[in-house]
Amino acid sequence: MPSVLEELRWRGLVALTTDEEALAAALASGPVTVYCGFDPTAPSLHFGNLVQLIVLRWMQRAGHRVICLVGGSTGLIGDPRPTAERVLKTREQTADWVDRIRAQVRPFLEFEGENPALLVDNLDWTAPISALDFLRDIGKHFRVNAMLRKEAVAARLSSEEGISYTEFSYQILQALDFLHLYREYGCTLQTGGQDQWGNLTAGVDLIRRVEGAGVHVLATPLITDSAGVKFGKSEGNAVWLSADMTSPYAFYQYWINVEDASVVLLLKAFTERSAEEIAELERATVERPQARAAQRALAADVTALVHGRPATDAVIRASRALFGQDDLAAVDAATLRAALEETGLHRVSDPSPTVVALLRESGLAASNSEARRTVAEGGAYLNNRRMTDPDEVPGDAELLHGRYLVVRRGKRHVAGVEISAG
RNA sequence: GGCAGGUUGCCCGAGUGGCCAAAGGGAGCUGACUGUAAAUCAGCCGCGCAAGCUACGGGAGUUCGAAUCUCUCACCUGCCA
Repeated sequence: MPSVLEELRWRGLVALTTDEEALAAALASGPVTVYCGFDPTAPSLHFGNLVQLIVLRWMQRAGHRVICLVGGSTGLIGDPRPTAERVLKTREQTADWVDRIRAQVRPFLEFEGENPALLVDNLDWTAPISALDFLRDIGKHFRVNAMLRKEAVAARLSSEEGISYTEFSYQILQALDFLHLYREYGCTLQTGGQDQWGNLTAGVDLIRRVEGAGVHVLATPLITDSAGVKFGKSEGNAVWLSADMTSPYAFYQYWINVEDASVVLLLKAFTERSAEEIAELERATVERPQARAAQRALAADVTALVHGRPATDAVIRASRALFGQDDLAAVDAATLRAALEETGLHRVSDPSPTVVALLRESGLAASNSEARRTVAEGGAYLNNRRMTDPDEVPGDAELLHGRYLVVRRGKRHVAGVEISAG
């Protein structure tokens, strides 16, 4: 059986670590306590956080003790982005987001049983510290020169925008978390994204200084497509794990549409399929690319992980109905309705809407201008029929089962409209 | 507190009185090819059917006319105190 480190490595989830030999030895010699932090920068976790959750799953499965930290305090400060200063969130909003994220994390890890994961909030140990205590007891351990060398800080210092003292201090808070968890739970490993390397290692340095102990960091790589662009953006929006923010249908479609050149990489990182299965899917992609077997497997697995099996089955059925070869008129009413509800079913009370109105009402075009443009470009379809007149009104005979229309923009944007006269 | 520079469309960035709904690039959308892929090529890319309207950090002015000039407020950067 391969070690967790080997498992994570072949899956492409290890970018760099502190002293790899020592880390491998520690992981081999018995259960290690590992933590990863999630800051509440939004009401939901997103694609990037998924990578971290998956790493924690592998860790827990290998028998290690997992601590999932939600950043109630670090979220109030904000880690420095290389580009620009963050806008401070209110305490109320941050607290609300902390609650949501706590709930969201639960299905990914085992919180019961023999080796339960632990869920902690760094606000609990950070809030009671006074400014004077902070400066005297903690600040003394940090050298400004070292802090300035962190990549995120350096980038901001050399930018027009500069950096506030608030964000500059972020790394201290994160280091303090690691120290606290080390003392409280014997935590000796922190995981996180590679872009967090500076913040991750700040804790290693602090623990060495005050406790004289060597602890570890494992950073995951930034996952990018063949053009070097980060994954996790769809239509310019983030891919969220919350069903309210990215519907399970949209989530599934995101993975289905992944380029061939990246699908193997993603299967390794985001699914639990074996090397043999993935090799098989890779072969299938080369031999019968139009079948999209690898993308289907990827989309099904990841959607099931995030949204559960029933939601995934519904979404697969919907995709099959809408993108299948069958004549839409042949799809039975219940199936069609269910499919359209997945894509978003919009009620239209106007009994005779124009093509432009339908594109708008279905959310496929943001404005009338955009809708007209789409028609002019030849990208507007009603029930798979290309529409050429923006002002055309579909006749009653076109309504599927007397009331549904499948509106499509381009090859892959589909939405449903239900005409509810009266 | 003083002085200097900056704030342009989703992002970067040009534009210093009319020819500016604003160059160029990126992102994005659509078409062709194909496979709900990539690459390539082409078109599009504020709102409006249109007339026109709204927009270049906020506000007030000058002018026939302002993204461009003046005043003022806010924020950012740098230098000086």
